[in-house]
Amino acid sequence: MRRPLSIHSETSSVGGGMGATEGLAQTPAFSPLYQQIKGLILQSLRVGEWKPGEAIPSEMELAVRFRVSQGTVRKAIDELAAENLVVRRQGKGTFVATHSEQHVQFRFLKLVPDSGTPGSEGPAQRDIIECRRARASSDVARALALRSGDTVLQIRRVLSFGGTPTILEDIWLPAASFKGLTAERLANFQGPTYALFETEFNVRMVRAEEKLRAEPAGEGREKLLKVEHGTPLLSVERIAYTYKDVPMELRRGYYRTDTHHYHNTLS
Amino acid sequence: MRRPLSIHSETSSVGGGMGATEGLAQTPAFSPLYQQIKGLILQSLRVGEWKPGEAIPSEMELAVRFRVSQGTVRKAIDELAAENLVVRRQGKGTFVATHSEQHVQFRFLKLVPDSGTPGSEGPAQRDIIECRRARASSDVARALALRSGDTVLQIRRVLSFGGTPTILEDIWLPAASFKGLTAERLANFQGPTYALFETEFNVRMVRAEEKLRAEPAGEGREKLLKVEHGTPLLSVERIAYTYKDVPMELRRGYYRTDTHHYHNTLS
DNA sequence: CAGTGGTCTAGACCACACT
DNA sequence: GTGTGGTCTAGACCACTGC
Repeated sequence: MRRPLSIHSETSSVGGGMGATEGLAQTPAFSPLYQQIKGLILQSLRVGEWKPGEAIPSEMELAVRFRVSQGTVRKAIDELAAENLVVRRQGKGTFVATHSEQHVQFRFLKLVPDSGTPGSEGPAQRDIIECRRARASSDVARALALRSGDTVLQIRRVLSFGGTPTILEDIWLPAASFKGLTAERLANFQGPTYALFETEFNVRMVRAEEKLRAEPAGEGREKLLKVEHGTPLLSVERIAYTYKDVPMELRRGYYRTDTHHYHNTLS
Repeated sequence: MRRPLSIHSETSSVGGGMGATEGLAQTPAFSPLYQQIKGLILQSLRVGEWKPGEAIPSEMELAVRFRVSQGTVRKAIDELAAENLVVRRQGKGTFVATHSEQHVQFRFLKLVPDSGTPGSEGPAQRDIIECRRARASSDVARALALRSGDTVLQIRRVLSFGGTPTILEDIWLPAASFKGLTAERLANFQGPTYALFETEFNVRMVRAEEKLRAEPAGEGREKLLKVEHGTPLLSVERIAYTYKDVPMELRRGYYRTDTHHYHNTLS
């Protein structure tokens, strides 16, 4: 039972543009079937056919729907699971990944206490210093793929662990995607900020890039973190992306590293 | 053709202790066949049956040798490839990963120039400041799983990019595993330090953990990096591990981050 | 018990590299 | 052409979950 490079038409398929006809590349752009299936599942994730935390259809259902074997669907889901877009649970099903779950609470926060396990200090105290609308400066616009002058939400907050202010963060968000976000809602929400973004604004952060530097405390940051002027701080600039690799958040964090450190694994 | 949980005996099998008989855990410690195969391949990697850069036997050969299907071997190798222990090359074979290859030259160095691509500044200039035998202090001994007072090699070097000293590193190695390592050999060797460790000492670094902090330049480090006393530096403490999760290197690096930054991807 | 993901097999064919 | 890894299929059975 041979099959061409593009998969069968499928009623609930959205894009339809998959397969070998894309672009004018000299290479025939051969794409394995399971990659095409992965693309279709990704489409459904993007348009919200299944919400974060929900189960996606079983492998057999998807196999029937896409007219491929279960093994091919499995391989597609394998890759999505490896990218943390879905979570497999034996005997139960495959679920859309979410930032709301307890055991992956701080998936994107790599600052851990020098002694003790992450989270052993209890929940972080979050103080919203500022939350206002502003015009995107040129560098903020570039990072968020906006035009200079577009409206952005600018948030400043301090995270404290065990009563000690440890992280100062400035966050920029495209205002168009976060209508109605206020300091109150940020302060009152229980759980990770990215979980709030999921439930309230249908924005799912999936991947992020960080640039780290050592910088002296200054420009008022020393007061908010209660350190001496000039104290070295770990500067962490993050750009977070949604499913479609669209940048949706710029974050500049300043971490105190006298009692905590940024942990990273290389392999 | 059913099969018990443990795999067949195999002539060149080393450990032999795999399978369901390990320990007294209440859980029968079920281990999929492909995991057991992975363990056997790992054994062969550890004992050096195949050297870095060499091809391992084809999937079919391994399937015959271990008396399992090719698909099972494939899944075992899939995981080893995901952990960067081997590299697959279509049409050619599967090769033991090495630090000597050009395109993965700086797999463990996450410091990149602010503008331009990694390595665009040309090769780093390495100046060995010091290379001597010493007694392990208590914290060095703890990091390397040695006894306090055991002999270690202590190396201090400066890496410069485009003539600018950028990284100062102190490196500690268990002397027992690096007999004959001198400043000359370090200075004269072309290529990554971990490649030297592979070819000369049969030590392959496979994984590492890093702890990052912001610290003021001091204790003579400011002179070697040609920065003002107190300038914030990015402190990077690394413990590198070999195949068997044995710590084999402690490295304390101090990075200037005025023209470079530490890059990290979260997913 | 049925339904889900997880493992294992056997066989076919495709894409790629070398000769 | 031969040999390698890569894809795809179909079917069987195992392990876990929840009814």
